[in-house]
Amino acid sequence: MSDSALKRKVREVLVSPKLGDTVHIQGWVRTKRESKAGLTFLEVNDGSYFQNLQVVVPADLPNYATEIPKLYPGSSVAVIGKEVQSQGGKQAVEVQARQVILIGACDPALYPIGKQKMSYEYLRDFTHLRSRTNTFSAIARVRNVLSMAIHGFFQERGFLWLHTPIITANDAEGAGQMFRVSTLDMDKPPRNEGGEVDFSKDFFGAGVNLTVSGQLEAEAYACSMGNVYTFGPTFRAENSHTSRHLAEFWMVEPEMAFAELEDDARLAEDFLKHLLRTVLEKCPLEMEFFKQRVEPTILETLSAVLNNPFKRLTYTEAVEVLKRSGETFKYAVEWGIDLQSEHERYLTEKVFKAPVILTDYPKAIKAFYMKVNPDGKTVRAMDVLVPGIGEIIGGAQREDKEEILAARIKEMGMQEAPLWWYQDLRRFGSVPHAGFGLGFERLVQFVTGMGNIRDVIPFPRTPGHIHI
RNA sequence: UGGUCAGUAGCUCAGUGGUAGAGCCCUCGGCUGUUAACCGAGUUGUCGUAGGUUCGACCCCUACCUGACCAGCCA
Repeated sequence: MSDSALKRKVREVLVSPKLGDTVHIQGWVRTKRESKAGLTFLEVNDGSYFQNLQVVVPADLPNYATEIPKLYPGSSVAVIGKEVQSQGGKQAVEVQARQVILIGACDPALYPIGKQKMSYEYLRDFTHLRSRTNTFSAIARVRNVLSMAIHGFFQERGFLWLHTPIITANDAEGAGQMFRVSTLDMDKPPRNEGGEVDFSKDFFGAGVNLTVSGQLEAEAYACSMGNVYTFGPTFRAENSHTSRHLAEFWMVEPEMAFAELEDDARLAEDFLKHLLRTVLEKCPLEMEFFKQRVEPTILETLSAVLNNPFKRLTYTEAVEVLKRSGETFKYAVEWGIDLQSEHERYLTEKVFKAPVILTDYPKAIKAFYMKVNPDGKTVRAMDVLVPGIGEIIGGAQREDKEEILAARIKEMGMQEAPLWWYQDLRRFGSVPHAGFGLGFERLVQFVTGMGNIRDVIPFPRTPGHIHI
């Protein structure tokens, strides 16, 4: 293309038009409307903006009869033309084409993505193409904005982004089944005298797995760097077939030194509100789309979280509220049970109609590392519950006393030896510290209203499914 | 891993124990400002797979495959 016209993105043309200027646009045809009496309209999208750019193609272009009819959805094009005020009502600006070049053709007989409605389920078979749709490109941009909002929130507050390992020898947390990482010959692995696979002969000289959480390592750095956070992939080999589980997902885990549960709860509330405020500000078109096409109440739900103080109460108080409610639950409420999603959602949606932070859970239903309260029965745990989804954040103040932690490890039937380094953190200059974990895809689900977690990560991994 | 539901045209879906349907897509015709374009015509089928019941099965039964949802586990 010999023309020296300024290359611009669709976003730039639509957001800051320069009427009268000649512009060079490159993108993909989303749809084409033609009047065979002599005018064709192209909707061109280049990924920079939710909206398409309307390109008006006049019939006097030399390739009007030969190439323009072949501009099927999915074709890539270059357009040179003038930015003008649109005569149509649906857009302020459009491009009056002087030259349209078909760069890459797209055969509609073979192309899986069409103008017609497609189910999410169908599109899951085309994860490499589904970002060409409105829904999936909107999700991709929201995901990006949320990622940067996460970094922005912590960086502004002086938190250090910590890269915790993907491959780990820890299986201490018991957060679920882990993926084994091994270079041993699976047909003939070395075996010890007992006939078991001998992982001391493996690559690392030990059995290792993909991480299920960076929390324990984050604690190590918090106990020197002050405040840190992780944001990276984690892995669970659970055979879960639900709309809320992935085998590979991203997790955010801040950890603060010299901090107690109250600091943790405040951080969680500020964090969630910052994320929602940012996405509502930076993705208004995408959010409007989710409201219209995905979840009609999404904006109200997010506003409710953004504009209400989070309600704090203890697990014990929550159990009392639930028992007094007179509501019949599928699972009866008794002190000591782990609250079901029906209970959590009842609290946040019906009782308080606001986000709820529950604290001080029975120690038997929580992890070994959570700080035991003076009552000896509960731990300094917190769950943040939001309307529409239930638990979105789980956190705790960590046990900082070596003897109590050792006792808890035994109590939970875990091995003490692999946690020697974790105990060092309590031996050498121990401090109160606290943190929480947020499943990033569940956050994206919450923000977009998307029902299935497989649709909010670009390339989902679930049991039996790994398309590309 | 258990329970429930589903599988019909390339896509989204109707459908009935007795000739296989619509809309979209695509093709052709019409229309000089469309925008979910519109109007008219046309092309498109192993009704998930394998058995069984029946004069006759897309429909009823059984098994299997695949998917979704719910529960458990969790984030």
